[in-house]
Amino acid sequence: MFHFDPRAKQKNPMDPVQQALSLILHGCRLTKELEARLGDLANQPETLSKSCDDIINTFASAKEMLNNAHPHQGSSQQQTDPSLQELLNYGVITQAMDMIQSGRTSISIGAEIQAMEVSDSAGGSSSSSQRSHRSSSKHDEEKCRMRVPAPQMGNTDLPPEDNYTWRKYGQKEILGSRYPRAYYRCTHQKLYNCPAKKQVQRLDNDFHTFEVTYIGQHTCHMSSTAPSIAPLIQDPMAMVSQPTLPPPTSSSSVAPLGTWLSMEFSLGSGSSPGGRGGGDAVASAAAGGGAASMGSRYGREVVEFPAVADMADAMFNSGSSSSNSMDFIFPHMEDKWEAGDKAN
DNA sequence: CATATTTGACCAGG
DNA sequence: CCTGGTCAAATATG
Repeated sequence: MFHFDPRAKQKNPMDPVQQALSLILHGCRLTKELEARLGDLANQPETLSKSCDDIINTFASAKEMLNNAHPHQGSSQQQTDPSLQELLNYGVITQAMDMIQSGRTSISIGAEIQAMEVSDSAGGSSSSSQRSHRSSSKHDEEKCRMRVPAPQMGNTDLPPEDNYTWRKYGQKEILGSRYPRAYYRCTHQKLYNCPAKKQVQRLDNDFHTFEVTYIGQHTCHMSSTAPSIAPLIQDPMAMVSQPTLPPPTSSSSVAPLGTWLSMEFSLGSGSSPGGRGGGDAVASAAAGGGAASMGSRYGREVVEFPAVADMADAMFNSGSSSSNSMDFIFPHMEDKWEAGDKAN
């Protein structure tokens, strides 16, 4: 659904509105991160609290920015303060920019995206042949492109940690590019049938900047506790969050979210008989808690999870009208949130 | 010993 | 046929 200019560079200053949008997107991102860890953090009130603060601050800043934004002033560059600038350098933001600049500049970002379908109608493609024959068209995969500054830390040139663990499964020289592209997939692919993947590649001109492309969403990290988290998405916020984490069948307002929860591995397709769907046959029948057995290849069943974006939203609408300055210099929480716990 | 990365081969789409 | 994406054996790492 997303197409971005293959070699789009974001080099023009963005106006406050766009910045605000970026912030909002980032806030959504944070929210999702929090969501991802809810299970693990259940017993860490402080951490939870802090995460909430980060989210609140982010959104609050965005809001403030919107309030202060003048209808039109694209001319000069941003009069943003350093902290924000720093924030903007963060990959997530860059991603947001990319998306914004790639077309939809309006707030209705999510509107178009809701058209996306899971298209998991893997159908009985069982008898199909060899490997890489993903049931899906591989075209409907939603991609999120973003730029992330290379870690200047002494560390190697590995792109900074997002909150997921990735396993590299390939690398390739790309025509016309100086640097190879690395292919990663979620480490928990097996356990959770997580289809998330990402590609990392350096910019041709900027050795110190990575371009990370996220493909698919994480279905791992489901909290052990009841999949009964009643979602109530129905606000612009939630919509905005979509570009980053476009839910399968979600419609902007009322989606059968409940469906996501029930991790229904409802793939009618019988696994390809003997056809060895291509090495990745996973066969990890009962993953974690007696998960359903899906004899098929990895990426088709969508085990979704409700977005928590609404939480943040709620927090917003409820109280804070205008909060402090933008001191939300959120820490790079690249901690060790490790989702290493398999037993969900 | 288990798990992650490397790397050439394989495959499908354009 | 070329190219990008993936697999999987070999290798590295703990």
